[in-house]
Amino acid sequence: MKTLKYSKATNYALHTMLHLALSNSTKPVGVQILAEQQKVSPTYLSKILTKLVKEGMVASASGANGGYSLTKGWESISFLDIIYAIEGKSSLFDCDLNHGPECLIQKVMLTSEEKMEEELRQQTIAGLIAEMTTT
Amino acid sequence: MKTLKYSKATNYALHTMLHLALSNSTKPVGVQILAEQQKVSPTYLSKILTKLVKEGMVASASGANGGYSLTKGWESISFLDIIYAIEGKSSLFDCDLNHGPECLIQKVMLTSEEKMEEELRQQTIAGLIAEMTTT
DNA sequence: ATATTACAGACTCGTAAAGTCTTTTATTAT
DNA sequence: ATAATAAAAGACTTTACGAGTCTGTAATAT
Repeated sequence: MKTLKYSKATNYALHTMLHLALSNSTKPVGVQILAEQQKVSPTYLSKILTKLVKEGMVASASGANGGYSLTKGWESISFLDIIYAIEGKSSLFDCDLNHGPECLIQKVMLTSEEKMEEELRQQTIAGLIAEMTTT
Repeated sequence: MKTLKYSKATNYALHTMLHLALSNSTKPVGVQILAEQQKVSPTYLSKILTKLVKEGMVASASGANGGYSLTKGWESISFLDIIYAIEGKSSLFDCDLNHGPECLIQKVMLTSEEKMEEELRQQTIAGLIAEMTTT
């Protein structure tokens, strides 16, 4: 089963965000460094990073001494934000069979999904770092 | 994005279980009837049903007047049980990059997933029917 | 014996993730 | 200016798996 699984890209994105947050972002970090840590090709990772840039949570700088850095307000970026940026915002479950106006099964599936999202909305990269440093 | 989505099979399974529960199961229901309702081929649906049989939540009877019916104790079958039967029990997220013994990202993802499962464990087909009849 | 119905397995098809390669664009250093 | 650096864009390949078909076999009632 490959469905009902986060893509690898999401994993890369989460780790990249954590890495950027940890490297106290006075200077941007090049994709080579980020890619090396996660053992993934720079070109592939750059495509993922571009998505994060377009969502406004990462800033990019071309040219020498360029690279990626977190944008202002990054402390409030949640896991859900990052996941949405990569996986999209669509629901895990759609009842295609259209039988009646409201499918009760759909409804149950949706509320369960919202429980997970609620948790992911509360978890932030910043919170993760706080947890790392206090222990 | 096709990942991070329930398979269609899960949708079929859930609706089939509901249908079986509604047809007060004195006699088993043939796969043709079940398939017709959901506009899916009988042969394909039978493969899904076989999985449910193997998990012990559905009984099957070959031959004339055969078909499928719910097993005893079906009232306690949860959404999660059905989902597990089709999608498998593996986690939505695995941090493949092995950096240190415990990945904090993995931990967050897992607990969020458990929130969803907790809800799906409480929701039953029987509960759904109760909701339908009381309104 | 025959009709009916579930089970099993091999098979096709389409699509999307995962990743590569090449080119272009933007920025800095010299 | 120009060369070097680094991100962005896009076409392309590969691979895997969901989704579904087809064929045949096993079991059971009439």
